[in-house]
Amino acid sequence: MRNREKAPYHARREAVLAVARDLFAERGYRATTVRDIADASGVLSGSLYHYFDSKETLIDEMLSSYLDELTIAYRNVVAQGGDAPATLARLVAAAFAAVEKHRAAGLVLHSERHHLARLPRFAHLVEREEEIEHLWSTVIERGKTTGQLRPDIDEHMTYRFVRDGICAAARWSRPATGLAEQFLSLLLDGLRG
Amino acid sequence: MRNREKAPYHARREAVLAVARDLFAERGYRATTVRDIADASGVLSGSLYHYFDSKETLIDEMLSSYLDELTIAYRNVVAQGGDAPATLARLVAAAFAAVEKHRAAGLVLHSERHHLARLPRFAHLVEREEEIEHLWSTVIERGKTTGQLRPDIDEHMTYRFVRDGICAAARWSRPATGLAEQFLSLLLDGLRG
Amino acid sequence: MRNREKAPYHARREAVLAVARDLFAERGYRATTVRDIADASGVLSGSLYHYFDSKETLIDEMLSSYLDELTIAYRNVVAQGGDAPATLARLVAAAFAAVEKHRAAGLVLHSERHHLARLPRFAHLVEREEEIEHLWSTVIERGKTTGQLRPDIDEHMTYRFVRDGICAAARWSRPATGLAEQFLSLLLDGLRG
Amino acid sequence: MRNREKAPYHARREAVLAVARDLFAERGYRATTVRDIADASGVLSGSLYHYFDSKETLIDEMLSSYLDELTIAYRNVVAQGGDAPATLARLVAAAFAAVEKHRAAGLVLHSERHHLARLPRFAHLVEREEEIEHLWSTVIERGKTTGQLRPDIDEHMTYRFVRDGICAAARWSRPATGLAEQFLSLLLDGLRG
DNA sequence: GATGAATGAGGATTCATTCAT
DNA sequence: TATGAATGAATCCTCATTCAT
Repeated sequence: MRNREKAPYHARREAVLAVARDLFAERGYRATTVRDIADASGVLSGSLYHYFDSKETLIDEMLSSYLDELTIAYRNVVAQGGDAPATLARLVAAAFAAVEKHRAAGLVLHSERHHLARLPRFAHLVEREEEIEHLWSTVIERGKTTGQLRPDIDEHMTYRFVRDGICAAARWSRPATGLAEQFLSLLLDGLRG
Repeated sequence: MRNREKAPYHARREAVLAVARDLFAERGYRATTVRDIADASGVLSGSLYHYFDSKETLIDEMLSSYLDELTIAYRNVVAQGGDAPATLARLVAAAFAAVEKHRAAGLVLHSERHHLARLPRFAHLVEREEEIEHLWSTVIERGKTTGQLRPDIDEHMTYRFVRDGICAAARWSRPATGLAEQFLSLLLDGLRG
Repeated sequence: MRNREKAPYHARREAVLAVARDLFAERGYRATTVRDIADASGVLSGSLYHYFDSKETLIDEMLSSYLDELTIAYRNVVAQGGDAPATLARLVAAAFAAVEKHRAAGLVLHSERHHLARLPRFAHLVEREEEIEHLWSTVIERGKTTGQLRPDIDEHMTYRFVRDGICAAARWSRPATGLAEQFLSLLLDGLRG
Repeated sequence: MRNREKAPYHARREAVLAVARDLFAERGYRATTVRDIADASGVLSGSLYHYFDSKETLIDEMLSSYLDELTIAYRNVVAQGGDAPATLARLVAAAFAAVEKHRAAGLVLHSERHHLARLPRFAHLVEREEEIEHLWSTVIERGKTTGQLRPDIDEHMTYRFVRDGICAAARWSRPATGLAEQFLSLLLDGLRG
């Protein structure tokens, strides 16, 4: 095994990233200092720089892997075919699955999106989110064309509504509460009894 | 006129607050420096402290007046009576109206809520939001009881879904696009065609 | 007088710059910390940033004003006309005069030139030095053409030889030792008896 | 062979030193990190400390061997006898030869001299340079006594002028351009045609 | 010998706030 | 009231060096 020696490095790196993730989610990215992360990781602040170039790298990596996974999951859903409502159902399920796994990333993205989007360094996040929005919009548009979805509701509003709803849900959800199903049902059929 | 001297003071104060509002909305609370606000207001940074104790006072005042107005509006809606769907319709309308008027406050609250909620200084904001959430939940619960709203959907999820959806909408909405109506229709009747 | 209020600011600024100048000359640019400068100026380190954007601004301003003065002086010398040896004599005199007045700048430029030239931020210094070198080279070339200066000696070597010689002289010279005259004589007529 | 084991050690040590030399010359001593040297040498940063106690040892060794060689060469020149102009000619030749061989050391000494001279650790470099300066001064003084060199030019100024001129030349010289001869000619006979 | 993770003091810089004028 | 210079703690980051493996 060639990773006999690399494993500890990788494990430490992941451990630090996990600590950062939690602190960012809990206190916010900017309110978390590099020293906070180091302290909580049991290393000195200088040592963090063995693993990460900068504080920005930490959040970037955390958000990128979330968006990576999300994008892949969404593409798979779309590639699977099916009509718009069914696709939408699977998109919502994928979204909840991703946000449950990357809870911290979802929360951080939710509250830092606006700020990060202003920094050139994070332009790629914006691009990725645009791709995702485009993907959802296309599905909804298709549903409007076939008459399975209502034509009078803007697809971009719907997507952002969903995106933020899911992120917000992540803040207080506990797994296995059937949240995704409730959410989907609300989205498709509305609140009316 | 007794306000011959107080008026300029008050006008200046409001002007500064308005500038801060916009900057906070545009760049975020923490990314905006006191000096930025002073510069954009045409006063010196030291002078701000004649009007406001601290930077926190600025955001507090801005968020408080937003939440004040929102709470009053919601209370009025509820006091007006009517069944749950109708009440909900008026709540959504009130929410959109408030967020359109206090756009910056809506945005800032959206992205700073989690951070501010951790500070004792802003505990009262949390209380106010809890009151608001309670108010919405009660309306939805009543709808569930009468059978006009679906019993299988959690009222807290629904509320937060709505709250965040509206805030997010504020970021890109332009007035008079019928957003509130679309949103309400989506909420009550769902996306299905 | 409109500068009744600006004067103190300007005076302080100049005082800080003078302190930085001396410390840079004495210990080198990089070995001098911002705190060193602040301490020696009797202010706190944060206060320096009222006057200067950055440590780089400090050295930039100091070197720029030296090169400004040098360039102007050299241009005047050349504009005055005269044959090459006479022009060279006046160039040497101007160089010594400038380096005596901007002793610290001469020393710092001498030892930091190579390092600073690598930073994009200081590209303009390189350009200015190139103009100066071009100016000297042209004079020497002219002398070679008229036969008043030896044709077998490279003008660029000569210029750099002179430039560094003068800077080095600045480190140990005391005013009014006739250094410039000696230097010029050595340059034109050589060491041979 | 007893050096079967020592040779690699020595070879490695020299290789690291050579890399450090080049990096110091290219970016400057302080701007070069120990890790830069390790990376460029193909070893890990910790491994450097098997060969060198510290970063200072690296520069010390590099400058010392340059000054060693220079001192020996100069002593030989002086020991050879001959009149002052001839001795000076051989000194200049020796200087150019040394600086061509130890180009990096020449450059580094040129720009770090002032800084290093302040550190007790490098006091011995100062002493060595003083010996060298003394040696040159003596030769020039002798020439003044015999009338072969001009009596009106300070020998210390001349020496430093030469020292810095040669170092500066090293930065842009390419071998075999007859630079040494030009330089010597300029020094002895001046620029006048 | 070699590794490379860990150290920790120290660097430049930021910024909300204060206060003498 | 208004100024704006001054504060000083806090931030992110660097880097020569050490040491257990």
